[in-house]
Amino acid sequence: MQLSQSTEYAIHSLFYLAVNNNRQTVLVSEIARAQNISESYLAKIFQGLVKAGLVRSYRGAKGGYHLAVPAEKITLKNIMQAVEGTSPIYTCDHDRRDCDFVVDCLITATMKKAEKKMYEILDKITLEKLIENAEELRNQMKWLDSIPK
Amino acid sequence: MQLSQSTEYAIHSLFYLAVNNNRQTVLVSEIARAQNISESYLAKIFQGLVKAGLVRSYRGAKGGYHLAVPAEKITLKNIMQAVEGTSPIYTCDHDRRDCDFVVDCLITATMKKAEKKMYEILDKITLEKLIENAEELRNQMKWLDSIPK
DNA sequence: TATATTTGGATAATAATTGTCCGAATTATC
DNA sequence: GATAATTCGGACAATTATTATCCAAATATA
Ligand code: SF4
Ligand code: SF4
Repeated sequence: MQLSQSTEYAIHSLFYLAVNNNRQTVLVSEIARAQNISESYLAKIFQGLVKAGLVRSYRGAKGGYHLAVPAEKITLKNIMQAVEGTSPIYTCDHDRRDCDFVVDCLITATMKKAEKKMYEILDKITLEKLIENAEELRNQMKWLDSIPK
Repeated sequence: MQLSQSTEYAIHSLFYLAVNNNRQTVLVSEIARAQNISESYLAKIFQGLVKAGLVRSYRGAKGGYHLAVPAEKITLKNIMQAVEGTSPIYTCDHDRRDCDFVVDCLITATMKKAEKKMYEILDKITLEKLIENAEELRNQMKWLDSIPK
C-alpha cells in the first residue's frame, strides 16, 4: 500500500515545472538533473503525464515541457491518478467465492469510502499551494532553484 | 496504489473466522476451501496474522485457528496493516534532492493527512460490524456458510 | 504410537516496477 | 535545405514484489 517511486518523481517534477512556468519550456534533462534522478526514466513518466493532460510537450529545438493547465488547477490527486491509474484500491474476487455482489457489502463500501476520503484531501492541494508553501520553506528546498543549462 | 490480494484474502478469512468464532478452532484448509483460494498460500498469510496478534494458532490434532481478540476489536485497519505493514504510503527521497526536510513540507503533510483520513474510516469498521451486515445480505454471501469437514 | 495440524525455511513462478537505449518524428535556427 | 535539439514510441533488461508450492520439524490429541 505504498505509492510508487514514479509518483514521487512526478509530483516533484510537476512542482519544479510549476515553479518555472514563467519560462517557455523546461527540458526533461534539467528536471531530472535538479532532482538527481534518472533522465531516461523520467522521460517515460513525462510521456504519461502528457497523455493524462497535465503537461504539454514541444518537440524539437527549444522544445521541452510546460504545464498544460494552470498550477492552481492541478492537484495531488490529479498527479497521483495520472501516474498510478484510477482503479480502486480494493477489488474483491466475488466470482471465486460464492458471492453475488448485488449490493455493496460493508467491506466494499468501507473501502470505497476510505479511498474517497483520501482523495478528497489530496484534491485540495494544488501545485499553486505547494509553491506558496515553498516560499515559506525556501531555505530547506534548494532543489527548486532552477538550474542553468 | 492497490491493496495486495493477500489483504483481500486476509479480510475474508478473518471474516470467516469471526463468523465461526463459536467453534473451538477452524482449519486453514477449510477457510481456503470456503473461498476457493490456495491453501498453502493462505497458510503463509495466517503465519503473519498470528505474529500480528490477530489470530491464535493451535498446533496438532484438533488444532487450527481462532481469533486472538473479540471480533468487535478487530478493524479493517488492523487487518490491512497486519498484512501490508505500517510504513507510510508516501515517503520522499530528500537526500537525493537538495532538500533539508526539517519541517514537513506541504506534500508530506498532505500525504500524511490523506493516509490518516483513510485509516480513520477503516478503523471504524470491525469484524463484528461485518457480521451484522452479513446478516442483512446473507443471501448474497453464501461462501460464509461454514463448510463441514 | 499414529494422526493431525501449524511453523519456518527454501524455492519457484509470475508480475510489477524501475531503468536503458535507439531510431523516428518534429521543430527551430542557421 | 542542412543541422542540431528535443520529444515519442517501442523494445528490451534488471530488479524487486507478489503469489504460490513443498517439505521437514515441532506440537498436540487420542
Ligand atoms: S463479501 Fe463483499 S468483498 Fe467479499 S466477495 Fe462478497 S461482495 Fe466481495
Ligand atoms: S519537497 Fe518535501 S517531499 Fe519533496 S524531497 Fe523535500 S521534503 Fe521531501
